[in-house]
Amino acid sequence: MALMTNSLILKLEKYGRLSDDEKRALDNAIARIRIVDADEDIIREGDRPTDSSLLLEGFAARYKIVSNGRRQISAIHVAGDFIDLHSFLLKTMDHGVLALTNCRIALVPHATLERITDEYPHLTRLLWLNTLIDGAVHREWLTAMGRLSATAHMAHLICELYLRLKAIGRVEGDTIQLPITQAELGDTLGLSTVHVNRVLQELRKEGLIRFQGDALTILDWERLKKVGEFTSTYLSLQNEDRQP
Amino acid sequence: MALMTNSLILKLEKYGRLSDDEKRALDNAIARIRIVDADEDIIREGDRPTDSSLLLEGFAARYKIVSNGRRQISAIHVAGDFIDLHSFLLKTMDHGVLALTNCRIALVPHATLERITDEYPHLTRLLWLNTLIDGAVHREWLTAMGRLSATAHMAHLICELYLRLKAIGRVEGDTIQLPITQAELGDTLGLSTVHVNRVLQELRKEGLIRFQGDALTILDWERLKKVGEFTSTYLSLQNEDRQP
DNA sequence: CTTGAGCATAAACATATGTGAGTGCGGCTG
DNA sequence: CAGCCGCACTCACATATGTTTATGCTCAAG
Repeated sequence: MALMTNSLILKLEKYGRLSDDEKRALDNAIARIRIVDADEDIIREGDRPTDSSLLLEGFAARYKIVSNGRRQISAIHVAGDFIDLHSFLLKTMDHGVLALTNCRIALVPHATLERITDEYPHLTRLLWLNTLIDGAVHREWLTAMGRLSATAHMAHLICELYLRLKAIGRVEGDTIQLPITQAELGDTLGLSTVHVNRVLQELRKEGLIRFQGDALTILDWERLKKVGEFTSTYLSLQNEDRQP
Repeated sequence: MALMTNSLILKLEKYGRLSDDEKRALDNAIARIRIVDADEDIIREGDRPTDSSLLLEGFAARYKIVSNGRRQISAIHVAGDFIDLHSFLLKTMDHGVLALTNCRIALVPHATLERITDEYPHLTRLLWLNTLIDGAVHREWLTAMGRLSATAHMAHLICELYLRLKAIGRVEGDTIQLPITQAELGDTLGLSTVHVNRVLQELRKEGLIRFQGDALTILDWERLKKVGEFTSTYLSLQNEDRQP
């Protein structure tokens, strides 16, 4: 089971140095591996999971369903993301998580997390920080949703996903694999699929991106950032002199 | 300084029992009290505060400014809320916090928080949980923003504020004091002030609320909830059998 | 090889919400 | 007491985005 938590450790080390002891604790925390097929739920709203899920491979989306079947995606997760660390303390899921692709998931029992918080205060702070960054992303999305045009919002999302995938080494040249449909993008941005299509056309016409199949290529990063009013600070990807 | 943290303790105790020792630790954590006048910034984007702010009295709003001066409010805080507990770990503020009214604030040094996380794992989990609930609120707002009509969104917000104020004993009859302008409501919901006005008219005409000056009265709770597609679970106000 | 499902795309039309400008009220402030 | 400022409120008009419906492509299944 050793080094299963590689991607998470990599991520946490951006925030602060991990001792060997802490790394071992994380690695031992994984109870088992779970595979979830594309389009299946990883967790459902109302569930009371006993483990938290660490996404090792694949893409996943947190979502809520509203009355008339409309859906809002509130987060998109990539490899290395702890997709429901909060369920450790929040207990009942107030939203579902969907596998956008086939996913490989490491399960960390809440009991183990509790032990970690009892024994490893520094590691606890890093895990906490991890959930705080989720919150920062939520705030950024809220701002983009409320105050940016649909086009700007899309550009913003693309910038974010690009940097997050880059941070885990999933960028080739200027291209990322983004296995997400236009309908799902619509649910993420709060738009209709028709309008998602319009907006993508526009970004293409402006020469900012190419998007064929799952391959999304950034053609003009600077202008894309400008259109999306994007600054990356909220992602906390640079190792500041933070030492939690 | 004793019992300054009353409102916070009250809130944390909804999530789990606090030992006397833990209560004392919290109370001793307050280094000093700060007064901020209405319409002043409590913290600005880019600040690197050395203390976290616990709102003892008043209303505050987290916000971000977008290019053309547009503003998005991502949270509204009331007495008992830890408005920037996350700055303890996130270090740099990625958004500002504005005093909507005169505010009384307790300052908790980050160094003290660090000591608490070293020595009080159970209390640490409660504080963490506190930030996780902020995250749950963000997700709910995102959903309301992306997938509800302006009217429903407004109804949703009113339901939430009503329950949160009720939880801290700030409801008289069916009336809450909501010292927030229509422009600020617009920045919260991502709407123009004109449309905020229209939407409020509609809720009034439907006999759901009365809103004169700062006094907001719920006239028909059940129908308001229905219009706003509101369920309160995400607020974690009921003491479930949670024992972090 | 055929079929059909899922998806991207398109056009015509509908509407929720934004914009700009203006009125009037109430409460500070000089 | 006058004057002004912030705020709620209105109207006419503009537009971004949603809705409905349809087409064609690609790919997997039979």
